[in-house]
Amino acid sequence: MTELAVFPGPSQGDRPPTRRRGGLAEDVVVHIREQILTGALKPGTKIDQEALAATLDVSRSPIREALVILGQEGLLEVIPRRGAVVADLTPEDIIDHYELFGVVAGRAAAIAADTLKDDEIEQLRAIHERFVVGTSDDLSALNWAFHRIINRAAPRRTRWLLRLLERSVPADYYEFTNGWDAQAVGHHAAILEAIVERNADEARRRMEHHLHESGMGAVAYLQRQGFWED
Amino acid sequence: MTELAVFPGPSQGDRPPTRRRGGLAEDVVVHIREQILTGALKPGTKIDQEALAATLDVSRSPIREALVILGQEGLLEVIPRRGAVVADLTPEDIIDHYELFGVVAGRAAAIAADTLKDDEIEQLRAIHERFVVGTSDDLSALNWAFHRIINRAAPRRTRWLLRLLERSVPADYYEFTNGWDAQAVGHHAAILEAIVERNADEARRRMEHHLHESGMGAVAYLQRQGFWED
DNA sequence: ATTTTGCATATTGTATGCAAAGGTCGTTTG
DNA sequence: CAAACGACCTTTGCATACAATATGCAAAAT
Repeated sequence: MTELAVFPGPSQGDRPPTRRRGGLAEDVVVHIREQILTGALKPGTKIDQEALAATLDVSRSPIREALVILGQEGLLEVIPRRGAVVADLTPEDIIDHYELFGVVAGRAAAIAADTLKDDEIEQLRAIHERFVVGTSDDLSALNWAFHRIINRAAPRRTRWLLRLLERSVPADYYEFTNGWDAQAVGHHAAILEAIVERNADEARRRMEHHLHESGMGAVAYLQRQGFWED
Repeated sequence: MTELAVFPGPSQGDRPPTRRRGGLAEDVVVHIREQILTGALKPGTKIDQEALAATLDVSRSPIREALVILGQEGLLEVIPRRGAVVADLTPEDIIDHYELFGVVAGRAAAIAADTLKDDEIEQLRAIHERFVVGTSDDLSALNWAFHRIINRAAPRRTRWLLRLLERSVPADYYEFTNGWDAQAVGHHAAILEAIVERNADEARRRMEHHLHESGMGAVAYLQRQGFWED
């Protein structure tokens, strides 16, 4: 588990095949992020650069780069001259994060309802159909594809923020556990319907609701996993 | 300490007497950000690490750290093994950015309307009064104080995102030019009123409107400054 | 006994060295 | 003559060395 090259890591799929893989720092980011979001690294824990460098068998350069990135994402609190510690991640933080995700994704959904071409809506429906059936394909990929079509309707800066919000959350770890997918099917259906009807306001509300519920699910999942034990 | 500077390279002797808070990287970030937001660095321009290091008289380490940060903020496009180039910043990007700012700040305003204590609202009113008069104090500071009271009502993650959105925008350069402050007085009055009336929905709408108009003002200002010339 | 001061150690921040990938430009070849 | 190839040069990314600051601990002073 300490080997960088081996672990696949969630969500590396949004990189166009034309672009090459980033350097070591990216691997370190993925590694630390997973450690934090799975609860292996508890809030308040100090990150020892040298120790981490030794563990991952890289120098401190990519380590420091990774700490900066995770600091920007808010997962680490970086204090100058004093090092980086794992940031608090309370249930309130998770809920809040998903609410933010909601208002931004809601904006994207509203724009999608106004601007998506008919054939794009048709693609959306096709993906949703496969999501409903839900066995043949990878649910995670279909979920991602559904949101991707909607988000692509939003302008650049909004897409940038959505990617940012997507990364720093334990989505990949809790989704598709329990009955989340069943709930998601209903939400997606409602969102799709609003988009088909070109009802931007309703699309926004339903997307916000979808993300709100996802946040509740995430908190419940983390609670079950003992994320906040000790 | 006064050794002969035989070798060219970063000088370590002429540090400003002011104590360094964040390290050199932060200074570099501020510098590059200003260059971009004032139009001195045009989109597509490649950042030469060595040249910049020589210009700012630091090594490439803090330069690289700064590039990572600005890449996360979306002001630079960092391509692995190929360096960093100044990201596009079209009028649409600016508008979009302020719309995002709007939905997040709107969320904060809605929460503020629900949760601010009466004495905090009183503080808000007092600051607004001074903002209306507008001569004795620094308008920028009063504007900041006004929004700060509102934003402090929001949970941690929302405040984090607001800070992030605040940084990567040319707000400081265009605000309080022309008639922006007069318009802002009206907006603030409306927002304050909604908060006093504990009308969360109206507070959100008015904050969104405020930021929307600010975005239009920013674009107009940048246009006047010739930001998109050539 | 508690607090303070000074030194030793640990850890971060910055600079520099070095190998490899990317870009350039002239040459060759179809 | 255009396209492809390759040797050379530039720039990046990672590693390591050095410097600055923080931290811990022990001894001394109150």
